[in-house]
Amino acid sequence: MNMRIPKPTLERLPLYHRAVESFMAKGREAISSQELGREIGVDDYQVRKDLSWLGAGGRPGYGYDTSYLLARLEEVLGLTREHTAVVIGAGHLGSALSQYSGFRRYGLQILALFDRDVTKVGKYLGDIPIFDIRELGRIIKEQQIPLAIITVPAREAQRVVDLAVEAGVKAIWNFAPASIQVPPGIILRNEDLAVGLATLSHYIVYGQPSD
Amino acid sequence: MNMRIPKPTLERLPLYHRAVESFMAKGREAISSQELGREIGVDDYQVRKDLSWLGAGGRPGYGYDTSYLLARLEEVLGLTREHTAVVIGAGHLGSALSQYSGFRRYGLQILALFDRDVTKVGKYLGDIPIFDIRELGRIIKEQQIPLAIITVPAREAQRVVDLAVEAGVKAIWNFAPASIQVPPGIILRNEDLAVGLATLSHYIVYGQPSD
DNA sequence: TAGATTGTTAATCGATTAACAATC
DNA sequence: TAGATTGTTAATCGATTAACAATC
Repeated sequence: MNMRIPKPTLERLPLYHRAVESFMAKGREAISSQELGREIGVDDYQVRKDLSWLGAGGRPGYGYDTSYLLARLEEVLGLTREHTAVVIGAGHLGSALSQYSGFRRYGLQILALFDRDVTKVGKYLGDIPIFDIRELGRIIKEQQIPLAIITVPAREAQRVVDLAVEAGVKAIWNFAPASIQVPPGIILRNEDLAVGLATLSHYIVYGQPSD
Repeated sequence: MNMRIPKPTLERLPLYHRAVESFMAKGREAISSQELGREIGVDDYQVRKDLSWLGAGGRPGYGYDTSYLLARLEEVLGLTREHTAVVIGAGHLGSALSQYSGFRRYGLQILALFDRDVTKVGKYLGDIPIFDIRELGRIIKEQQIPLAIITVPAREAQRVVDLAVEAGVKAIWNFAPASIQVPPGIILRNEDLAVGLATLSHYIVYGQPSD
């Protein structure tokens, strides 16, 4: 229980979180591994194995207490804390992500957008101000922002990542279709639409594994 | 070489594809597993193992012929064919994805947007028409569209997925933060921002594996 | 209590890593 | 040829699946 949570498990935790939220909303006080598994599409032993990493406090013959389980999930996922972020690149995708209400629900606050297009600079998107990309370093440093979301074109991605890292962000969430390098210790997550599209395309053409 | 390509390998293929494209653009005729690996951040033996699934035609002492490798990657990824798709949900994210130029580069053509908001219906986003969600079944059937991209709110996701599946799509690319069920044989890929955000949040709070 | 369901241990599966003989 | 680099086999690692004793 005190070892590092395996990555595949960690990526399922948000799904459990959502499922538990919805069971709670229905007034359920307890939930079994089987029900939870059915909801997110994994087997019951997978659920128990995953939740055992959290010390989720399941009781034999009863299941998991929904409110305790939810609290554990939120703690482990870091959702009990507020995080701030900036979005670099105020194009279609950057704008859409900045407005995405789901982020607020997970405690993420987008403080600023950056773009190099001077016609955008100075404006607001909702209540998020758009700054010149040259202000990036200063603002990240001043506000000690830990996360930069990258939505610039591929050819500019590495450059703005370097600026963000240099200014002290801890993590990069990259939506640009580009392979990015970061120094050791910096967290990098690629959300690469090309990967999704290409794998779907492969399955559409050749059929999927279980066929 | 004739077995099913492992999923982790398949998800790296688009990255190889991009890297090979960029080496070709620089005029390189051959590329070694080591160079390719450095570019996308994996080891050389991983690259050779992955490419061995394709019959990539590497030559000892020389490397891989860039144009042949690119052709093999495009074939396996299904990028040599055009695919059509619809986007269901014309909100911020749906609009951004519809406009995303990267899709065209991968042979994906978005034929229509759907929304239930009648003030949007009948308008165009770029050259993509917005239809009433009630037209969904008819249009998917008539044009035999294989892919539906889901960008509606979570609570409506399952319903529109069911409509799309019923109309005959082969694959669902789900951007809604919801656990979706599809019948066997239908390809489902979840592009769940909550998963990305929650795992980043965990790493920001607790540090990442290699720390 | 009896039935239900957990947490954990063991077995299996599959991917990554390493090593090297084959060969351009 | 000699050096470089592949494809493949074997070893390792880690996650999933299965089974069950423990226990609420």
